[in-house]
This record gives sequence, C-alpha cells and structure tokens, in this order.
Amino acid sequence: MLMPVRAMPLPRGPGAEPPSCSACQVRPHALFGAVEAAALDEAPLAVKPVALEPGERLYAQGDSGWSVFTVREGIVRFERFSERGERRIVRLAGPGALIGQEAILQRPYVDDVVACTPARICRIPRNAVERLAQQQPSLVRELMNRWQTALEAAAQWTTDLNSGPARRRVLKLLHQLQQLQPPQQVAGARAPIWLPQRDEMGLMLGMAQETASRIVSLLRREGVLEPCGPGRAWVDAELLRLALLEQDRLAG
Amino acid sequence: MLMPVRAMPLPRGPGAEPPSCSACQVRPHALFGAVEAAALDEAPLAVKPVALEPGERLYAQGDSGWSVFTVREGIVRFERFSERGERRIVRLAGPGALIGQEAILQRPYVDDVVACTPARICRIPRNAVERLAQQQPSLVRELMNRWQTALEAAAQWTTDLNSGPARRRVLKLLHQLQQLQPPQQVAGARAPIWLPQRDEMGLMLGMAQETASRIVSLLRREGVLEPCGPGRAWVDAELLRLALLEQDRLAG
DNA sequence: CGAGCCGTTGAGGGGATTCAAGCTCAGTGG
DNA sequence: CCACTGAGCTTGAATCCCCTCAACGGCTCG
Repeated sequence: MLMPVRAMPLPRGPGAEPPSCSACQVRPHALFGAVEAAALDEAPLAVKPVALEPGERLYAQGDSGWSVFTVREGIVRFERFSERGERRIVRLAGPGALIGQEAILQRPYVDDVVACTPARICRIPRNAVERLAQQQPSLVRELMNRWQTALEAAAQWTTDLNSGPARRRVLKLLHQLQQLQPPQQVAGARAPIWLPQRDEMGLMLGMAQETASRIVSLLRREGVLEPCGPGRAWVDAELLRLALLEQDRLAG
Repeated sequence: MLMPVRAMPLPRGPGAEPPSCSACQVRPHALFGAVEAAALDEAPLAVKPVALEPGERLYAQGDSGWSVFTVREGIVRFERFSERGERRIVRLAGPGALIGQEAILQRPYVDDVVACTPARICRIPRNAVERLAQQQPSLVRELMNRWQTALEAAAQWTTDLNSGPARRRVLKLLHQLQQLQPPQQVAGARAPIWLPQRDEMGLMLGMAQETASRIVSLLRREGVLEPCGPGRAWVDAELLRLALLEQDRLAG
C-alpha cells in the first residue's frame, strides 16, 4: 500500500535542512547556480528553510516583501483575486523556480503563493541578494533570466491553458505537470505526477470543477491517467501525446 | 469630417525623429527615465526610430534579438502561435513600454510583435544598453522594474481577459485600452480610443469574432461605445464603469 | 454513526460557436 | 457611371459545449 503524500508531513524546525547553499541539490537549476561556491559559503546568507504542507500559504498578495524564495521541492501556485472576489490560479512553480522576485524591487507581492504539494522552500532575504549581487555580477544577469522565464511561463499559460476546448486544456495541464517534476527524476513511460483537486483544476483552466471531473474520469477510462493515492496519478506519456495530437487533428 | 487614422501614414526615413533621447517626450515613463540626461547625451547610443503602420511587424518570434525597443507612440500586440497553428494575442503594449527585453539576455524573441495602430518605436541596440548599464546602475534596476511590470501585465491578462462571460471580457478590454492611451492626454468623459477589429478582439479574448461583434454592437446601442472612424471609438467612461459594476453585481 | 469533504454522474438550460446570409464601403475596371 | 469584387461588420438560426443545480457514494474524522 502506498502512503498518501498528504499524510506525510515534512520535518519541521531548525536543523531539518542543511544550511549549505553550495551543496544544495537544486543549485545548478536555481538562482545561485550562477554564483561561485566559494562566494556562497563566505557570505552569511541567512537563508532559512521553509516547509509547507498542501494548502499552506507562503505569502499573501499585498504583503511588503522582504525576501525572495527558491523552490527546492514540491509545487506552488500563484493565486489572484479579481475585483469581484473570483479566484484564479495564474501560474505554477516547481523545483528550481525563483518566486517573489518583486521583493527585490521593494514592491509588495502581487499574488498569493500557496503550496500544492508538500514543499521545501528557501527564504532569501532581499538584502542578502543585493549584497551578493554587488560581488557577483553574474547574479544580476541570472535574476533577469528568471524574470524572463517567468514572463514566458505566464504567456504560455494563457495560450495553453486558457484557449480551446476543455478537453485539450486538461491534456495541456497534464503535459505541463509532467514538466514540473524534479529534473533529476528520470521519467519512465508512466511517471507519477501531482494531480490537482478538481476545483483547483477548474481555477487553473477557467472551467467548472464538474467539467474537470468529467474529463479526468474520461481520461482514466481511456488509460491516459491512473490515480495512485490522493492527489497523485500515473500518466501514460505516450497516450497523452497521442491524445493531444488527436485533439489537434480534429480541430485542424 | 475626421481623417481615419489608418489613412494617415507616419513620416518615414531619417530626420523624421529627433535624435535626442534626453528630450524625449515619453522619457519620464520609459526605460531611460532612470538615466541622467547628461549620461544619455554623452553616449553614442545609436538609437534608431522605427515607424510602423497597422499590421506591420516589428520582429518575429525566433529572430535572434539584437535590440530592445521603447514604444513612443501607438499600440503594439504580442502574438503567439500554438502548436496547431492557432494564433493568440497574449499582451498589448503602449507608450512608454519596453519590449523585446529578452534580447538583453541574448535570447531569441519569444513572440511576434505587430503594430495595432500607427506606431513610433525606438530601436536600442543591446550593447548600447549594456554599456549604459555599467555606468548607471540605476538602469539595471529600472530594467528589472520593466520585467516585473510585464509579468504583472501578463498575469492580469489571464484574469481579466480570459475569465468570465464574454460580455465582461469585452468590457475589461475596453477598460484596458483606455489605460493604454498616452498618459499626457487628459481623458474627458468620452475619450477616443483604439477599437480593435472584431477578429483581433477574438484573438485577445479567446472568443469567436461573431461573439465580439455582437457584444460591441450591443454596447453601442447602450451608449457605452460610439465609433468614430475606422478602428476608433469614443468610450463613455462612466457608462463603462457602471456596466462593469452591473456585470459583477449580477454574478455575485 | 453522522458530518463533511471530495469526486462522480445525471438532467436541464444557457451562452457561445458554427454556418450562413446580407450589409456597407473602398477600390477596380469595364 | 456603375457593376464587380473583397474585406470587414452585422445579424439570424441551429447546434453544441459547458455551466448550473442536484443527488449520490466513498472516505476520513470527530
């Protein structure tokens, strides 16, 4: 029997995380990948680990931002409220992603950020980034790279997950969730991924949760999808690819 | 009788634009607003003016980018193709906006950029930005500010223009087009704005052009909108505000 | 065991799409 | 001068996809 992910809390408190940034597993893909290891260890970075359970909030929209964050493990979502109080999920971020970058500009956070899966996140104070950036110009360029990547992801979100028939939007979401798995995890034909709750899918794709449920059920019957524990599922990458092609073929 | 905007070509060729960046009208709102006037005039910036007619392309997706651009006048759109060849408009940019920022990172342009209205744009070579950035650290911060602004605009695009019933999406678009008018232009109750073609609206809002047409016609009968020449319309700001409130009230 | 959350499925209605026809207007050429 | 053409806009009618409302089952937890 599989332990359900949500029932497996992460270790908490000080000492639960190694304090060394230079030895971090995701460092090659993260912000500090651009910084020399020596410089990292010299600087008293004051980087603090944060552990979040699903549904826990990292920060809220409007908070004055004193820190940026790097996702080491798990998936978080960016939420936003429209004027009438409707929630929308506007972006996801996985391991290696930098979030809350607006803090560097001394702007308040623009979105709520909430954990989707159990997540380990590193909190990096703003002035630590500034200090390091003065010594290491490559960090500035890497910051810009992160911004551009986030911008492209946001635009891609519009075209992929907010256009076309509901079925294709769901397929695209599954495809995107596959990419969010940790890079080092070699994906077989049937990799287990995080499968959002139906109402979460609705908020991401701009559809009713019932519609999302119907389509997920259908995909399960087609063998594209197979649940394995709460909030998790195997996805047959090949069938998913075929389903997307099929979808495009019918519409073209 | 009003001259239709599209029949009024912009002056072309060298000499049509003043070469001085420090005296530029949009400078306070543009990238170089952060740079001292003295530094601007000293540097041989090689900034070249570009004039575009509606439908003309500034650059194409995939082009290797050697320049960034500042919009001085007019409105441009960011287009993107999905894998099946469907076009989507993912963002708009107006006076003061910086576009093609990915060129600074030596990345190819990610979107097509096309003029919506007659537009005057300044082409700024990448190495000119780099040179200036070394002398003026404030420019680097301003660049980051631009990136963050673009990111917020992209996310806002998702929540405003890709969520909810068609009528509200059109109203939100009109609202956004109002904001894109030149800042110095004092808007009365009925400011003239650029009114996109119906199929363009469809591409922006993710709806059929017929649907866009129906709603625009309706808004015209309601007095929210009044066409004045091809591609232009007066918008009654107050009625628009009320229509949006009404829309939200019914759904709440 | 009842309460509550989450997921599923059904029935019905409505909003948007699709297909289609007609309209205005500008440009063209007989 | 006016038919002809094509592009853009509008409007109608039929269809369909998706939303809403609703009921039900599985599961966890108090």
